Amino acid sequence: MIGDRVLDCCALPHTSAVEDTLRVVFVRAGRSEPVSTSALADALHVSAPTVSIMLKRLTAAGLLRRTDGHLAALTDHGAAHARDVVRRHRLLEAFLAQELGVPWDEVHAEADALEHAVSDRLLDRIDRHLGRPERDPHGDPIPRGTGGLDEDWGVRLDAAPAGSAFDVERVYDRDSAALRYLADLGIHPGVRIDVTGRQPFGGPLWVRIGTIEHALGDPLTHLVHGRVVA
Amino acid sequence: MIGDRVLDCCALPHTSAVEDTLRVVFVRAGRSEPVSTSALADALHVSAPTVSIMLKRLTAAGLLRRTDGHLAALTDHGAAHARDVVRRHRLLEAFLAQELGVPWDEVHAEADALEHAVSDRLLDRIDRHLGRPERDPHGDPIPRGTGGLDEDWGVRLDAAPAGSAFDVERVYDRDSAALRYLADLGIHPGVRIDVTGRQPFGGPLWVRIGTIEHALGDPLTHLVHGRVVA
DNA sequence: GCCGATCATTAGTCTCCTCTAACTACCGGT
DNA sequence: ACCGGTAGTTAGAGGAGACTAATGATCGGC
Repeated sequence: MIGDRVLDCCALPHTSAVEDTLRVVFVRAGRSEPVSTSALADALHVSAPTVSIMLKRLTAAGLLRRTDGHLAALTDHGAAHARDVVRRHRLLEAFLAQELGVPWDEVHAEADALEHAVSDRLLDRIDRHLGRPERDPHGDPIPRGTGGLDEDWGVRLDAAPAGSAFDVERVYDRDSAALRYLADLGIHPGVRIDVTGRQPFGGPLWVRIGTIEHALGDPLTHLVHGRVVA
Repeated sequence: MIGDRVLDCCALPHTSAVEDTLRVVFVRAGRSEPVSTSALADALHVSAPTVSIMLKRLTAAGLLRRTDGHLAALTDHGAAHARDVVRRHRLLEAFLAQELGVPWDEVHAEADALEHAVSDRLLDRIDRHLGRPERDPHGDPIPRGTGGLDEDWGVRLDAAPAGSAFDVERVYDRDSAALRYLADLGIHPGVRIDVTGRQPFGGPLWVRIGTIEHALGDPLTHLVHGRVVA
C-alpha cells in the first residue's frame, strides 16, 4: 500500500478485506438497508463466518458497533474511514468511465480492485484531472473533505405515478447484468423517462424512453432513483 | 483479482509477492545482473528467507530454475508470466506519466501497487488510449504480444568519451532519489548531453546539459544508458 | 409450548506471506 | 589445515484471511 491514508490510526491493517467491509457497511447503511452478517457475506462474496470474524475485529478496533439483534453500525471513526474508501471507489469509477470509456456496468468491479492500491497522492491527481467531479457514473455522490455526504435518494422509479415524467438521478450498481440491461435501454443518470402505466398486482411498470416503450419488473425499477417532474 | 491473466495456468496464486518476484528476476536477468537471493531480498524489501521460500515455490511450479551456485533463472514459462507483469508495470508507468502527470520518480512505486489490481481488459483500454506506446517514461520497452523484447541497453553514460555527445535512451528506475536528481538536471530519455571531461581515478564525469555543466559520480552515470553520437 | 427454519457464531483447519534466529556451505587468507 | 566472513537455507512462529462443519439463538407457525 503506497501513501498514507488520512485515517491510518487504528490497530488494523488497511487490507482490501477490511476496506471492502467498511465500504459495504457504509453504503448499505446509507441506503437504510439492514447490515446483517449474511447480507454482508453475500455482498462481499465470502462466507458468513468470515464476516463474523471481520466484524469482531472491526468492533475491537472501535470502527463498528453491534446494534440490537446482530446488526452492524459504523462508529464516527469507522464512518470516517469508510467515507475515505467510498471516495476512492467512486472517484475511480468516474475516472474509469470518463477517461478510459469503461462501460457503466464494469466500472464497479474494476474500481473495487484498484481502490486498495491507489495512493492518496495519485487519487488527488485523478480528482484534479477530472475537475473535482461531484458524482460517479451511477449518480452517487463522491464524498469530499469533511462535508456532509448527500445521501438523498429521491424516489424509486416504481413510485412514480402513471402519466408522470421521471428524471433519473441514481442507479444502484450492485448487479452488473441488470445494469447492462438498463444501459441498453438508455436508462442512466440524467435521462428523462415517461411513465406510461402500471400493471396491477405487482406487474411490470411501463415506461417510454424516447419513442420506445419497455416493461420493467420490480427488481429493475428498485435500482432506479430520481425525481417525478410532471 | 479481476479478469483472467493470459497465463493463469500454474498452481500458484497470482499474488503481488509472486508477481513482484517474477518481475524483478526478469528485469535483473535482462540487465545481466546476478539474480541472487540477497539481491532479490534487497530489491523486494523482504528478508532473505522470504525470498528463499518464494524461489522454492516458483521452482516447484516450474517457473524458475536454480543455476550454478544459488542463482535463479526463469524458465520459458516463467519468463512468459514475468513478461506479462513487466508489460502491466511499464504500461501503467506510461499511463500515469502521460495522462496524469505523475512525476518520473514516482511512477515506479505507483505502478508497483497498481499492476496487481489491473484487469487485462482495463490494461488493453489503457494501451489503446495511449496509442500503443512502445516505451515507458524511463525509456524501457513495453513488451507486446509475443514479439521479442528489445533489451538493447546501448552504452552506459560513463563509457562515453570526453568531447562526445550522448543521446540518453534509458534511465534505470530503481532509486527514486537519484532519479529525481537526474530529472532536476534535465537528464531523461530523449535528451542530448555533451560529455566535457572526466576526472581520473574514478572521479566524476563532467557533462553539459544546455549551457549548464554538472559533475556526475559513478552511481549516477551507471543509471544512464544511450548512444554516443559524435 | 414445541418444532423447524433461519441466522450468527464458534471450532478447527488451511494457505500465504512474513519475520527472527540458528544452522550450513563455501571461499579466501594465513 | 584452519578460521572467519558471507550467502543461503532451515526451523519455528505469527498474523491475516479464507473455508467447512457444528453449535447456539431467535422467531414464526401450529
